[in-house]
Amino acid sequence: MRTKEGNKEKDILDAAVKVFAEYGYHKAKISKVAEVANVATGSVYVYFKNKEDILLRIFDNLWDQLFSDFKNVSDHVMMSPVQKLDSMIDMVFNLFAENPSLAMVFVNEQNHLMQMNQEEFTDKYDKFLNEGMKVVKEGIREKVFSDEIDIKIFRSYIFGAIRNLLLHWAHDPKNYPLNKVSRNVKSLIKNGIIC
Amino acid sequence: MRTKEGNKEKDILDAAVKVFAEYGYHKAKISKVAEVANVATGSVYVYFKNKEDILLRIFDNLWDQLFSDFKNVSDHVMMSPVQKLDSMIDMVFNLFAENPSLAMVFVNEQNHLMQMNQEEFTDKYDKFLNEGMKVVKEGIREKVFSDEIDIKIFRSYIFGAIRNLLLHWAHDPKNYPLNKVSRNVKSLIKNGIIC
DNA sequence: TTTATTTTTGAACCACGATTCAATTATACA
DNA sequence: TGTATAATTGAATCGTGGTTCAAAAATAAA
Repeated sequence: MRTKEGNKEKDILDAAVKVFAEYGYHKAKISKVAEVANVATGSVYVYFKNKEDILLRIFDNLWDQLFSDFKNVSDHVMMSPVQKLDSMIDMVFNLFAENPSLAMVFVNEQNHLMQMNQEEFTDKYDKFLNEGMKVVKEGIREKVFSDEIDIKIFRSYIFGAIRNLLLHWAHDPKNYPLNKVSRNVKSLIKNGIIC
Repeated sequence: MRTKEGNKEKDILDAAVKVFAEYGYHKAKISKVAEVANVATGSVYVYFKNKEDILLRIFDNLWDQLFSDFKNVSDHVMMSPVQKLDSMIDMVFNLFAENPSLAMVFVNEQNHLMQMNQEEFTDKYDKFLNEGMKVVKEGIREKVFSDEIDIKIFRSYIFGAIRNLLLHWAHDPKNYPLNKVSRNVKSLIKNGIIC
């Protein structure tokens, strides 16, 4: 017998985030991921079906993380919908603030993933999104949020806005400091640009 | 001697938009683009340096188009900043409404293009964005738009929001009818979600 | 016609890197 | 210590598709 040394699966996943962030998914080489993870090229294929599977797992973990973060907020009975919305936006920015490489992969590779992998992918993703939308529905029910806005459209609107801001922050943190970005986003979401 | 028959450059560009939209840039084959354009594979390399150059030209044309559309609006002296902003949003949606394939390419491939091609790319792109931002600055000067919002952040916010909505519309036009999307976006941009 | 010049062609080339797998190494247990 | 089993290795394989280029075709001028 022989037992596994350390946690190679996690090592590879972490390495892949770094390498995908630096080179972009398509230009990233498996051999480079293996090198950064300190394993042999072949080991990658022991833990993952193929290159795409690695990307899939990265995103799965991301949605799981965000879902549980969101769940903690949406279940809170003492918070108003407005407070919950603000809190969720903070959570997203905080998550990526701690891991700029993950932000880079998220903003750059999500579309390609959705193109390739419709079925499996949407499962955890939808779960996460729905948890966010629960708060919006609650706000509409309590008449603090406008019922003129379609929920799906709002979801796509806010998601796209935040993702693009994370992209710019990841490329140029100086011009897009996250605390300022986060403050502006919360203001725009709630009250718009007209004063 | 021999003269060129028709406009192969345009044929190839139009074909590339279709093929890139259907398969995604990376999985799209030059041979397929040539087939759709009714030219030989080799002809593509007479008119374009390489695959990336085709993508570049598609986006260049797009920014040129949007820039001139925006310029018509921003120069108008009889329109308020709010009217101008609404009008520009309409223009973007109208442009893509007529060409769903172009929308698909725009939303899916812009990031990759920016990763690869920093210098040349940003030129026409910046010109287009700045034309839009002129209106925002005007609004702030006239105290109809909040001066708490950073212009660069607002630019990235609105750009990302609209792009993501175009993505969903392109994939699923029934659930995201453009006129409704456009109405909601204008409302959210101006007044936010709180009623 | 014939010739010169330019456009068009598409099969072949070739670089690249994801994936495979036979050999090697490490550990558990008898 | 020896053996069985599982983990790890990394060089070789192999498919892919972007790119090239010598040949063919089309047109203008002579």
